[in-house]
Amino acid sequence: MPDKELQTEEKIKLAARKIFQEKGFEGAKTRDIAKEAGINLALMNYYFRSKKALFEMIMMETVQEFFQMVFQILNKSETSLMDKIDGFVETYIETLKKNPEVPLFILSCVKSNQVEFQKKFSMFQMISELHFFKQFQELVKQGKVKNIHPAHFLMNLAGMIVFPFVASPMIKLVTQIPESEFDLLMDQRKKMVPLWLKDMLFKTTLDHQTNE
Amino acid sequence: MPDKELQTEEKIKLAARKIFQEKGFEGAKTRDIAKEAGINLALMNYYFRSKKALFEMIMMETVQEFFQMVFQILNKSETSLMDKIDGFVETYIETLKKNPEVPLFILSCVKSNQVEFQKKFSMFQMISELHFFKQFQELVKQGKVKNIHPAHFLMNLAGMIVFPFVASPMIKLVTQIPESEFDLLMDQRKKMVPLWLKDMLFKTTLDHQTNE
DNA sequence: TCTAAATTTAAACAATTGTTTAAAACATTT
DNA sequence: AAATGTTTTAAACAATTGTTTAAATTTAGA
Repeated sequence: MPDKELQTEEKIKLAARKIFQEKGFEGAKTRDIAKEAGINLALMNYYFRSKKALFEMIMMETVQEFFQMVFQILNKSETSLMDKIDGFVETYIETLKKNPEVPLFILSCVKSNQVEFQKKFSMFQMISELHFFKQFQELVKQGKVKNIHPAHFLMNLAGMIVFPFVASPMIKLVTQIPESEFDLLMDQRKKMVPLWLKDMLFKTTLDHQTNE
Repeated sequence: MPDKELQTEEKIKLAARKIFQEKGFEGAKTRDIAKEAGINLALMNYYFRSKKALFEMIMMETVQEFFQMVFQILNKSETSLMDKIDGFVETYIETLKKNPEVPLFILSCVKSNQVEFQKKFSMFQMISELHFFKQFQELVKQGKVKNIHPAHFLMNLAGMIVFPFVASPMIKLVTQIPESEFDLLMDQRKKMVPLWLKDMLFKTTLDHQTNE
């Protein structure tokens, strides 16, 4: 077993990850992956049996890595709920800046493989066990936080962070914002999103009037 | 020119729309579309020249319809900014409830066809011309509204509405919310999202402290 | 009704694509 | 160095897929 084995195997995975994320399962051709990896076409099957098997490995790894990061922050027992929100938004946005194509890839995967995910990821059922979630419910019980379905908070949290990246091509088109400025806006959001989220939890919201 | 012409042409477009939205361009096979439409395989090429041409027609129509709806509301000169927000959220969510697959389809399309869209849609450059946008800027000028980049507001607006639909398979997986309850949550958001958005515009946001 | 045009069909074509094969190149062990 | 196992390669295979063809069917107009 020479040292090269791990090298080529890793080269293929890296290339596959890139091509799959870029073009999806059907759009990615085995020859594209081989070319990107700089290897012979047959090596893909030699190391990973089939395109499908390779894809499923990449898919599961990507999803797992992603949720591991998410869950790690939300499950710390030392930090307050507010600190969790701050930390979550900060690291989440920073991660997405480095991997802006990952969320759309994951969302497409989950959509196209719902049944597979339902079977494999009992992991997901833990969400109500997260420390974050318990802190949230405790504050609701104490009446300190507005009594809304936690899913709403989750959707707003994820939506305000993820959506700009998922929709970035559209946003850049519509607003005429160039790539460079876009990242700056994302940096601004690291501070702003937590503030908005906390407002949702605490402020008693009434209708606003404005005479224009 | 018999009456059937429009019928079959329409049958193909309807089927293509469904299959393309479900599986994307590469994932959708011409034979799938023909089967779904209940027509002979060759008719697709007879009416639409090629798979690519058919896809581009569907893609452009979908995007155009979508933005037409959006722009119509945001460009009304009679309604106040607040009413625009209310109306926008309401009709947007109601539309997405009926076509939950459209946003992910559009986002994928724009991502994969950035150059095409840049050329074809000078339409998009109008966004700063929308009545909504002028009202927004006027309130900022008057100091009635916080001075943030309008893109932030746009991202939050779109994110809080669209993201739950784009991510619905993931959300259902993670939160264990069934289909029926999901639509109920979306109905709740018709009232809540506007309130949250207005808070973002008006409330002076400070840090929140909570002793846990 | 007869003719010409338009539409539909079954079959075939040609290119692409995932996969396999069998030999070659390389590394490791004895 | 010979033998053995591992990795890489070029070529071919078989299935799929977008597209075309040419004949059959239907429709519309004179």
